[in-house]
Amino acid sequence: MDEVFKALADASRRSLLDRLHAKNGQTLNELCDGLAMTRQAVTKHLGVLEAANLVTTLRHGREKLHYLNPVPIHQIGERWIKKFERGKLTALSELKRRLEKRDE
Amino acid sequence: MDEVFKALADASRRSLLDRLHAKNGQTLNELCDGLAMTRQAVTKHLGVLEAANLVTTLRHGREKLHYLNPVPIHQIGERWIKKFERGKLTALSELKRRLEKRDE
DNA sequence: ATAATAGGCAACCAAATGGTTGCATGTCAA
DNA sequence: TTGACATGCAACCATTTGGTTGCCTATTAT
Repeated sequence: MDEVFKALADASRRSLLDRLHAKNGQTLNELCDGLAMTRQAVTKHLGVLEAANLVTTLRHGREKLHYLNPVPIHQIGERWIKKFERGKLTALSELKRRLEKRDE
Repeated sequence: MDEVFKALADASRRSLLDRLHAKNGQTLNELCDGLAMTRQAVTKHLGVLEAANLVTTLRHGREKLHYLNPVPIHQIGERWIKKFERGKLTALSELKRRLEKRDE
């Protein structure tokens, strides 16, 4: 799970995921299009995403097609985010109570 | 939102959030307890978490109490994770279709 | 008053990160 | 078969990151 969090930490990589979300199965060059980065930089980012299992690839001749794998993101939501969502309101109200208590 | 993702990218910081989740309102020294890090390193991590608005602090005399703020995490779930969860099954089945198509 | 406690600040360091350029390889089309 | 195209690989570079040590300040307790 650490790899997934680290992969998501970079804005360029998140935007690559966004692009794949909009259109799945793009080639490397397709994904480079319009980005202010060299192809090699994009390759590295896709490598990180692949290592985190957020992207799966499929060779088709000389092309490499990239597919979004949303499962790890889903798992982060399930295993991690939900845990912190639970306390959302209680934590804030507790803080509010303490802040008010300060003036006693 | 970028700051939140980056803050969550580090395992030590996530574990600090876990600790605050377990017991809210801890002091710096309390949070250092049992960690293989100097107090100053923990201070830095807490600084990153504070900058990302994931932790709110409250001075109480010479102590600094740290409170978890789950709102940014909730927002990531709402604004980002849910978007990718939607395509979870369809994306995989599409990939499966393509993989099978390969052998035609 | 003074010692102990809680935390803040700054300089420094090694390693990781995000990017580059240059060149090599594999595949398709004319 | 040969040139163009899609990608891979490696060396290199600057900046960021995660950590350290050393010292300073503020508050509390004796």
